[in-house]
Amino acid sequence: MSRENSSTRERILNAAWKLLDSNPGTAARMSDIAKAAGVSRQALYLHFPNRTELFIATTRHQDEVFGVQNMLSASRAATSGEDRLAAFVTAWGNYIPKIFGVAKTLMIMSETDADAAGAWHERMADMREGCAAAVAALARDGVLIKEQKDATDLLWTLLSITTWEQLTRLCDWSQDRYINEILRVARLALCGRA
Amino acid sequence: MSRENSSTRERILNAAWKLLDSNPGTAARMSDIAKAAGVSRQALYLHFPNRTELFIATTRHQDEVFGVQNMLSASRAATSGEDRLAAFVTAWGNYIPKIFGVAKTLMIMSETDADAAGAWHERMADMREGCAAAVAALARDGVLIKEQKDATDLLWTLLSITTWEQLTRLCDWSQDRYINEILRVARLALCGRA
DNA sequence: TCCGTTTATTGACACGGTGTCAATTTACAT
DNA sequence: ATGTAAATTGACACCGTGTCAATAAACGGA
Repeated sequence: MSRENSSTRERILNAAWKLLDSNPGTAARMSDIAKAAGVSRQALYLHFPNRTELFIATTRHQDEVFGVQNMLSASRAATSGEDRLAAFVTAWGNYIPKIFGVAKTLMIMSETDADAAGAWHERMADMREGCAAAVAALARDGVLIKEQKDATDLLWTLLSITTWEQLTRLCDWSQDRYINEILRVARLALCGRA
Repeated sequence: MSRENSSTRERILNAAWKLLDSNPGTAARMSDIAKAAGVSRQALYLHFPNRTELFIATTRHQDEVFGVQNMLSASRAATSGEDRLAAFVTAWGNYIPKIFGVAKTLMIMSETDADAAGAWHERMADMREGCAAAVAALARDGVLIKEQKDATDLLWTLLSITTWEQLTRLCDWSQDRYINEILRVARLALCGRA
């Protein structure tokens, strides 16, 4: 983790971010990113060992810029289980569109690239923690009607990035409708009532 | 199932099928498929214009072998809306594992390949028809608590291949648990009751 | 049986994209 | 002004797709 204040590195990360965002899934070529960053293709290899690591670094960069930690702590503040569920669904659901382009790229690459898979699964595991915490809070309140493991699996799947993509991109749901509906279904599935 | 006198074309399709099944998403190389089919790499291009079309042909081949039509007609036979929903979820849910390897490959390719995208979206649109029909049947019975469009979107998403993958592959759900749980959530989400 | 046609093989090649390398130039700190 | 780090340039190896031409094998019909 180099602490160098190289602006080139950031320009590369921002260029990659922009390109992946504008064309999710279709991994940009190194030469495209270089051009967008106003830098030579070889300069990319001065800062990142390979394309995969560049994209992984881009997601980390996003997390820093957006401050995922703050986002998570917000949902931790909720007292009741139901509030916590709502806070988590809202926070994560609204985070997805911000990271979608890069995340989807990583997701697709993770099918063929072990390093990408590692980074992607780590990210998904982190998100699962949030699901598990919300589920545990519901259980503490005595409103959970499923085993915690199953409930977590379900919530985790409901909140997956591809679910978000399907509903908002393919079905044209607004972000608000997505959040409300996922929350409604989650409450029904986990607590048996809305 | 396989005729020993199978034509070269079919041997290629079966080789592709097998390879994509054993390694979903990681699109096999043309040379791998050729080797598996016991044929030269160039022979593939005698039967299919390119890799994408070979994979598309492989999904069509699967649909023929499995007889998707029969599967769909089974759920059409149900009288009540709730029965129809159950029949459709069961039929499609049990079809997914049969086609998963090839389907996922096509899904991933469709991010970067327009032809693959066309075939994939067509397939998903077909499946959506089944969802829409089940939803319409529920509406006729007066048990649907959502707009038909929204209900269809939701059911379609619940039944997506990636949802199946997440629950059965990443969460280790059995096929039975998957079917039961998706059906339970679908009933809750669409009818408000299990 | 021979012949013509279709089908398959062989080996070569162009192309695009990643990753590596060496030589060189630019920028900058003191 | 000079030494070092950062960036550029141009070349190259490698891999996988798709194309091509020449050749070989399979097969059906008179």
